[in-house]
Amino acid sequence: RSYSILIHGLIKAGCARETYELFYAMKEQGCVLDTLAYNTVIDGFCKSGKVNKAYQLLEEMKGKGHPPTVVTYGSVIDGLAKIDRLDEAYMLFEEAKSKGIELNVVIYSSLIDGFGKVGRIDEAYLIMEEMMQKDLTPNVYTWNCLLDALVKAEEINEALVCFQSMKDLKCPPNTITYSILINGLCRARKFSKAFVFWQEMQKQGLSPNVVTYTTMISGLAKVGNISEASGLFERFKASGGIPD
RNA sequence: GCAACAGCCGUCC
Repeated sequence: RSYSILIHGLIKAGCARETYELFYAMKEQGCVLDTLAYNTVIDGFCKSGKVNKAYQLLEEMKGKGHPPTVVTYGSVIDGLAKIDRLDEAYMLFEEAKSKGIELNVVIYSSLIDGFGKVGRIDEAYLIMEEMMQKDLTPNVYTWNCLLDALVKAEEINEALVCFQSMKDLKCPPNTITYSILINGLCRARKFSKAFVFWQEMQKQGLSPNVVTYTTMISGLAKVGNISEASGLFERFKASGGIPD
């Protein structure tokens, strides 16, 4: 247990190399590694591009009296999805389902994000439908993933329809939601509509952050609207922002 | 206790 805490601490401190060394050293000495230790190392592997190693550890857990949990599956599914290995991510998702693991909104959101980012919008929608059929409520992360997928596919109108659904289903948008939509509107050159959302978010009590500003500023600058872009930039600095 | 979301820039090709 205290080893798990140490492993967790090392990863958080950014000492990935040391963490794995400790992890393997402990294994060799016959230490019993608990689920948290496995999950921490597996997530570390996923985030450092070593998804195959992560997958190997997930397999190892099955034989060690610490079966992979929903978090273990979540890390590896997300790791695979982030490097576009969606079919494998989906297979793991099916495997977890077949083992009776209660899949949650995090797993569904990861998959929606992954399929969406590679333009497999139909599949992203199907996963969204499946989760709702299972009475899981999409949260703001889930909706943001779907909206971003539509924006990247240049389907801003569809994104706006989903934005309405999200509000109808009582999921409050956040600053990230608005940043995604503003990005989509800028990509579609609908700047005046982007400004409408810019205002709307503030009416909802949400402040644009550095990403929201950058989205709007670079959107304007890309089409040569330098004066509006620099005006916003000045406003950003005046509001106490630190530019990236 | 551990897993999921947005912009620009940089590195590589």
